[in-house]
Amino acid sequence: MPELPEVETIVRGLRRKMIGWKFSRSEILTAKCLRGSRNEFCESLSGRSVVEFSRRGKNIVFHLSGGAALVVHLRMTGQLHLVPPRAAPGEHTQAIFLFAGKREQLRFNDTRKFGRIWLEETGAAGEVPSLSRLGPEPLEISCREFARRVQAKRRRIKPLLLDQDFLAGVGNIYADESLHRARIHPRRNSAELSRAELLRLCRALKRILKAAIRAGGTSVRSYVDSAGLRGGYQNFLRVYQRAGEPCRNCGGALVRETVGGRSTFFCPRCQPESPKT
DNA sequence: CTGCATGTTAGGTT
DNA sequence: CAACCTAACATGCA
Repeated sequence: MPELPEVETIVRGLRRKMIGWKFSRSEILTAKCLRGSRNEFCESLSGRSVVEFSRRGKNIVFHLSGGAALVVHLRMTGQLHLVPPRAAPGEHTQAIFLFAGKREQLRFNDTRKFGRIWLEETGAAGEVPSLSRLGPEPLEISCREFARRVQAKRRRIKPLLLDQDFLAGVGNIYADESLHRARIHPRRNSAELSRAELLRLCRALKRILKAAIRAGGTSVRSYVDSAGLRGGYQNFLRVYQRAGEPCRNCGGALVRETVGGRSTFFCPRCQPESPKT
């Protein structure tokens, strides 16, 4: 659900409105959405201002005054919404944040309650310690470095792309879409991909992520941005959730199989398991 | 009713 | 150790 492009869209929406806002009171309706104690969290957050926003993988980072960061991971169904003061409280609202001198509230909604929010001290350059194990950002890494990293592993390529410690921000949708555009079977061994295939994959990934950001993300189920708007990239998907439908490249039937425990959509003709060399 | 879906982690096996 | 698998989490939906 929220993967890199969706999280980036949310971060941009928050950044446009909330720089300089000072946290006042917070209402934590579901304690389990927090890492750490509710009191400690609320006390430490109150009085801090938002200095800037960033995104790291699928994590939303509010950089705060006093060398701290508020980090939000939406997992599958989490949403951050900026709402007018009297908006009806949603059934799935887990936390409400109020700001000094502002009428709008920030709400964290999450039907499945897997999303997490936490506060931590940042390093001298604003680094967030708990996010240090994440792999590189796909839009920042060079294709040369990407290829080197992929070839250094001996894993099936799709689960490798989903591994956040290997590469940060790619989820099920964009992994499938990228592999299809690069014409690579999701079970291919990463160490056995050719230079040409690695280059195709890297370029496909970057191109698709950028296009999805431009479209405001993909809304297949519940995703909406901080203003409650749906994305548009679902209209450009070529394989995700299209099992049985014709491949837009070759006309053959797309299939769904499980790879690394995740449903995976691909074209058996365009993405052969054993490509001719 | 049954089973599936998503992201991540924990724990166990090969 | 690397790679891989499964269960767990909570809920809605087909």
